[in-house]
Amino acid sequence: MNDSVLTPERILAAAEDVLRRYGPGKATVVDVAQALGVSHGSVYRHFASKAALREAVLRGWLARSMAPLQAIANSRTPPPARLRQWFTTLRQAKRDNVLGDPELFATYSALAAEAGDAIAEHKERMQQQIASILAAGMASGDFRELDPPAAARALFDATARFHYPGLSHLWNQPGEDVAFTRLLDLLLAGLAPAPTPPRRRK
Amino acid sequence: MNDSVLTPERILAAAEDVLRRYGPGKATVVDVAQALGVSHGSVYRHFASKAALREAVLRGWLARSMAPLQAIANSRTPPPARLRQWFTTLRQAKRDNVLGDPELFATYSALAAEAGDAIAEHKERMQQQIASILAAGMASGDFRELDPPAAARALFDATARFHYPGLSHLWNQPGEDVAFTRLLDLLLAGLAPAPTPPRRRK
DNA sequence: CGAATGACAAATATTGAAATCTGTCAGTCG
DNA sequence: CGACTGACAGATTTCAATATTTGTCATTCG
Repeated sequence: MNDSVLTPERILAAAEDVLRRYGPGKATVVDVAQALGVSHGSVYRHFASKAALREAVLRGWLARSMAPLQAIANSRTPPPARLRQWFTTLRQAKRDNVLGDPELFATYSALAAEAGDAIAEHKERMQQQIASILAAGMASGDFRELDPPAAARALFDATARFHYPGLSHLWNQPGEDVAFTRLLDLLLAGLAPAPTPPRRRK
Repeated sequence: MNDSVLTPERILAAAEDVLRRYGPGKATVVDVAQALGVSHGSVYRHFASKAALREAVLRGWLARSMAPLQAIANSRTPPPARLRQWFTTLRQAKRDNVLGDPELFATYSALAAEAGDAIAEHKERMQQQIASILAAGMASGDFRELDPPAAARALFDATARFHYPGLSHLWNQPGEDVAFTRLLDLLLAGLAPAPTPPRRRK
């Protein structure tokens, strides 16, 4: 088990494994050290605290889960469809995690609840992706004039019901899919160019 | 303390008091009985279980908290402004509860987490109020054609971030007010009549 | 010499025995 | 007679003793 030198990467991998196996409540840094065949004092050489180690694991997971969304944000699908696809994928990914491996999901939810900054930064990056889609849509005339970061935040907030992990207990109810689709319809309607509703001008 | 006969109402009042005083974790039905000067066996004569008693207390609270919203829903303010006022009031009421008496709010959140039906019914009534405002707006031409119950659900979901108690930890952050206003702007834009954006007709 | 160890204090978690609580019901009391 | 009691069994909670874990650091090892 103790092949090469002890690196942060190897510790991270072991920590992930231990967390997966024992869950967030039982995983100790002694367990991690044991899995690596070293003393627990050694892991403190690379991570300042147990909290730091856990946060690092979380960051890795968040980065990996972000990749498919980034790809969609960068695609050349027409912006309205791209935005829809982005949110649908976000929701589906979360949903698959909860339904597919509830324990692992609970583990990452627990880590997320501890680590403040990592989550805030992750949300920030997500909203930047949304904002880039909005900017593309404004350029193409598919969306009305708006402040991309502010609108991105509004969209992210509006869909929280369907992607915020703390609300995952609502995701199994019947009619959840149509409700989500209807919400996206409403939001996209709100983004469409408005040709001056009541009186017409020019 | 034991004036008149023992009625469900008196028990309910005592239970509310005990819950307020001891919190959801410590309040026992023995405490409630004691506050009324009767044996705890007597309260089981009026409520089938501790859970039923707690749910009854919750129902009372929900009914009371609903009144001001009902008044707004019934008012004759122009539908878009009325809708905005309804959601703003909803959010503000929740906010005041959290900031004003966090312990009491936590108590009711705990009760809400236990009682399934009461909450589902409450949400249903809330959405009916929204739907009635939407129907009024369609009649007055302020809103486009839509399915009021479905759109009400979408609006309720979209604003969950700002009124779902489980997310109350987010309500103190700076910029929360503007974010909420922007979300309402976006949603109201999505409800506005759309005069066929690209090509004009009629 | 630098990486790793392991003994240690303080903080945190686990355990299980004792206490309390829920829900029932035969019996009392007015 | 019917509202109320209180003793009771089983479930749940509390609490304090015990064990584990975190984080440090003087010492060892290669």
